[in-house]
Amino acid sequence: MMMVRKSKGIGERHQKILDFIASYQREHKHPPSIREIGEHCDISSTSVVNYYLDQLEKSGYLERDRKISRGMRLTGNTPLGDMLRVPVLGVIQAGEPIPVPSNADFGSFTPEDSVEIATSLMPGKEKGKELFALKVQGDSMIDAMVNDGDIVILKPSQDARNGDMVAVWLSDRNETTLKYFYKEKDGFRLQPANPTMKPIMIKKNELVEIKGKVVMVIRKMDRFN
Amino acid sequence: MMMVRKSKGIGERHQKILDFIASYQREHKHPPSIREIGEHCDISSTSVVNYYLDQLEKSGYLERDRKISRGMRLTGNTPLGDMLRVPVLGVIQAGEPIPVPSNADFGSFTPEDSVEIATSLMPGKEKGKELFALKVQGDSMIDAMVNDGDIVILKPSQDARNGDMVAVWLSDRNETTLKYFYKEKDGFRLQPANPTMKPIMIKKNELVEIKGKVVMVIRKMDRFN
DNA sequence: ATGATAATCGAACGCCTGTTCTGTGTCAAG
DNA sequence: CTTGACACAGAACAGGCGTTCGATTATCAT
Repeated sequence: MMMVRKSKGIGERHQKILDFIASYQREHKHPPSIREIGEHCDISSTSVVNYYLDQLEKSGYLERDRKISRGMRLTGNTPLGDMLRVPVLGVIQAGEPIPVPSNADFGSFTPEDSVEIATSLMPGKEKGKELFALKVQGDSMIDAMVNDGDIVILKPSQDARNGDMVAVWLSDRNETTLKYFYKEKDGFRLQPANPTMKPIMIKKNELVEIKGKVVMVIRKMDRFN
Repeated sequence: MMMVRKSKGIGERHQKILDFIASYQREHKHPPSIREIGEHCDISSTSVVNYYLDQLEKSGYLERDRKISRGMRLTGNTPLGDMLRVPVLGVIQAGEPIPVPSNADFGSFTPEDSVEIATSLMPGKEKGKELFALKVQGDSMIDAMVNDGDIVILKPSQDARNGDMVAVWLSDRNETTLKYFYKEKDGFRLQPANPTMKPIMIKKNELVEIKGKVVMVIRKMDRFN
């Protein structure tokens, strides 16, 4: 006698059915039918498959939707959340202007020039719209605690609030930088992330172009990158 | 006359059908039936729905699987890749030993104490097995270019190769640190990521425990974090 | 005005699919 | 030995569903 009872958990037959449903779903992107389960689990009768699926449902291993065919879903793990794709527009480096997105950049980028990010990693209320990524080239961003090779995720913006980290092109100095933005009495201050380093003070009449706010930084420890 | 012809692309009816399939799939986690499409797109005949689905298939907007009911899938975007969930075991800070995973940590963690990461962000050949995450607390890791609040993703390890960034507990000094590891003649060197800072030289007889290799660092610019 | 094509429609049909029913075999408990 | 529970089986059935068919209407080009 084989049963899904309190003392033993599920039996061999139950486990085989669960394994088959999981592998079928991975391969076909939809669940199997009761007949397909029977064929692959050596069960010749659809009512026995139904008998086992009912037990697995009662024990919490799967959910059934009786309104549609193939209406079953494994519940073993909580499902992963959503993910989004952000275009990588190029590199950000000290002496070059910052690439910013045009409208075309959001409609036509491919997996090859983008990064995928779980939406659960998005800070606060950020919904992922209009984001773009830049790859850091050179050591000039270390005062922003950003390394050569890091990926910075930005939201396009031409202004900032105190405390935002911004990507700024200083055309008078022919320089790009990543720094925390604070308003001051007669201009504003660009504060390095590294507290041991000095800020840049910008007067109101100096040419400065904020290109975006930094939303996230990703560093891959790929030694051969 | 409304048609899916070269000059015009798809018509209003086609677009409405595509939009319905997309929203139905998001909500129900499986595609609609032909009758459901008809009901929501003001098409009273299943053969007209079939007529439009055939056209959308020929134009590359969707794929149909004629062997099963509801056998349709939108092809508009390349599908996103896989994602994995990494348990966050606690915090890493200067004067405390480093949390490391036990076997139980990989079987039972929940979405609340984990982070989701696209597998495409994994460096090199890393498959995501056995990874764990720690949240950085305090400014003591800035020499590793890692900020308070950053999330470091690690792979458990008790040894390292030259160039690896490691999480090390120095029990003689009662100190945790993140640094690049290099072997030296009579011990090894722990090199800060920030090139302006000095390394720690460790003699062979000093107590040092490598707990893991850093695989990735994630920084969210959540100002209210 | 005419012919061709596209769009639309309802009905009927067949297949896929899950449910229900009845029955049999095995086992443990009384 | 009897009884009840569990596991298993086949058959029949009903419903969901997509396909096919024949027909009508609308639109367009000639």
